[in-house]
Amino acid sequence: MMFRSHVMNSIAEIPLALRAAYLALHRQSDAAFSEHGVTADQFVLLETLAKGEALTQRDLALRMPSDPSTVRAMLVLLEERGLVRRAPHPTDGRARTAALTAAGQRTFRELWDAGESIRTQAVSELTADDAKALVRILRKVATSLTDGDAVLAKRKQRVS
Amino acid sequence: MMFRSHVMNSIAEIPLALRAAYLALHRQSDAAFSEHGVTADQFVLLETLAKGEALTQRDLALRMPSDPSTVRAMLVLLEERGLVRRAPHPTDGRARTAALTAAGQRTFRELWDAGESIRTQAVSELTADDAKALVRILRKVATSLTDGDAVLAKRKQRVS
DNA sequence: TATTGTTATACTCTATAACTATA
DNA sequence: TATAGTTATAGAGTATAACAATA
Repeated sequence: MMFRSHVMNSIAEIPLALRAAYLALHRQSDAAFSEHGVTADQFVLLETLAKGEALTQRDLALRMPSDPSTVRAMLVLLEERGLVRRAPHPTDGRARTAALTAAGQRTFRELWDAGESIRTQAVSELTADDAKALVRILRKVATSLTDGDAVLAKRKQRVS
Repeated sequence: MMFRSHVMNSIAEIPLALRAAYLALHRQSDAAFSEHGVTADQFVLLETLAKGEALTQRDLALRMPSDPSTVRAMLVLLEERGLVRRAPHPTDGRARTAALTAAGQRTFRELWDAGESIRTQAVSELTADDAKALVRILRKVATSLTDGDAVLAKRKQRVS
């Protein structure tokens, strides 16, 4: 099997390497955030809100990235905990904006600080160049995989 | 907020970049494998079995990496579908080994081929050096984050 | 007509804790 | 005593499809 060859192709190794690194990060984050009662994915939502101003749920879903119905379920959980507030969109009657409450901002800052040791640990064996290269390459990978949807959709359109 | 500074620290960007790339890969994989009725995570399990010989559930959990009870739930699903077979361990009466059935091997090869276009797409904007660097750096990140558990456990032990 | 959000629904993965059997 | 696996249980995220309200 090509796969078990000794001349291992690095391309073939990317998926599992990516998965292992992400899951390690995710689990460390879940553990670190659990005392605040927030999951790693909820942290990502809070971080996205902390970066942008009040976003519509649709924008939030696009940036996380996640599914709108998933984002809604997460928002409901976070709203119950008082970390997030939703309000009608000022001009678009269909839309609702989501934003951090004061408590949400405070919690986010605590979580960001709690995550600092994880980020430090993640790069502990990396040079500064490695860290920069990692972000650059990951961005390209994500873009290529995401843009592929558009390419395929276009191809599908052309066929039909 | 440090976070919104224009001199963005690449270390701070790693978690979200890693997440975005992984989720893009995960979703593409789920979509590609769905016609075979297999999830991206189940594919990882099959791949792990395809690489090693019959593994105990514990070893499988360690390598994926995942939780033993999660692995068991996945194995039950895959066993029902006839892709995996469990058998008593030859020498350890507590343990059970898991291995691909003939159908599982066939399905795995089909899935591997179906995944080829995803891997190609993932690296479409990368040089060969980028791909090699990515795997190297991701491995370091995963190791640093995983070994941290041991470090923390040791520190905890020392304290108590 | 298309878009935003909601709702209902279902499934997978995840993980803890208590338990049995074996080492 | 420690380890391998099972079971029960719970929760979170994921995503689809049908729907209402609005653009």
